[in-house]
Amino acid sequence: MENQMPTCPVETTLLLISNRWKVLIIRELLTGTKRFGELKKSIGHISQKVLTSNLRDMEANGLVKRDVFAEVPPHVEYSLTELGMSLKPILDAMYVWGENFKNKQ
Amino acid sequence: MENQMPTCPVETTLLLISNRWKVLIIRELLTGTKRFGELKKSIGHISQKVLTSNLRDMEANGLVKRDVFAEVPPHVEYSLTELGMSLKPILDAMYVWGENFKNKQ
DNA sequence: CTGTATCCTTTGGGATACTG
DNA sequence: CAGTATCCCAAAGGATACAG
Repeated sequence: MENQMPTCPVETTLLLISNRWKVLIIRELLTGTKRFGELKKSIGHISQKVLTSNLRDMEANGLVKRDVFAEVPPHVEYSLTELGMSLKPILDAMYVWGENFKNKQ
Repeated sequence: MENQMPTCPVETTLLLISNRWKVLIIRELLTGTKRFGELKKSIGHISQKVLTSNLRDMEANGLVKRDVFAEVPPHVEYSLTELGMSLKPILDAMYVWGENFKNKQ
């Protein structure tokens, strides 16, 4: 889908966050800025490679900001841009629905 | 992700609708009951196999109802269950966000 | 600590042919 | 019309090793 023109706004949104990890990354960053290692730990079972590549995508799409501190050892902080934060209503709706679903199981 | 226990409601929701097609299928069914062929045509570029398998998943998860009419030629109607319809707020949020995103491009 | 590189496996999806 | 069956491909993801 990455190379296709979205035909509607829903598809536009899907293009940017519909994979296994991006929504979870956004959820973590909604609680505030996090270092790479913190992010990896808080998400849990994500691999380094996958976390990096998703962060790169999201940075390219303007959802995430990456700040590199010129230190040794390296120190990198990730945070949501305004655009990234504007995804919160979607996450909230997903949270509400997921909770309701679990109660019906 | 299909075999993993979701650790939070957001992940529960992701489990059920985070792929390339399910959200689009739901969007179509939110406008009302549709036959298999109508659904395929309105989504556009989806293959028969993929549409079928996604519908089967969604039926198993209680999002979609499948009604088979004993006719020749076959006649099958798909509609959202109440649970499926309850996803509407998520779709709405995705629509709003996608529109906003496009305006900023 | 925060990556990149490489290789491999799994999954989703596409194309085509065929069927009740 | 609404599928199923088969084969194939591409993309996502996992594991591991290595680097600045």
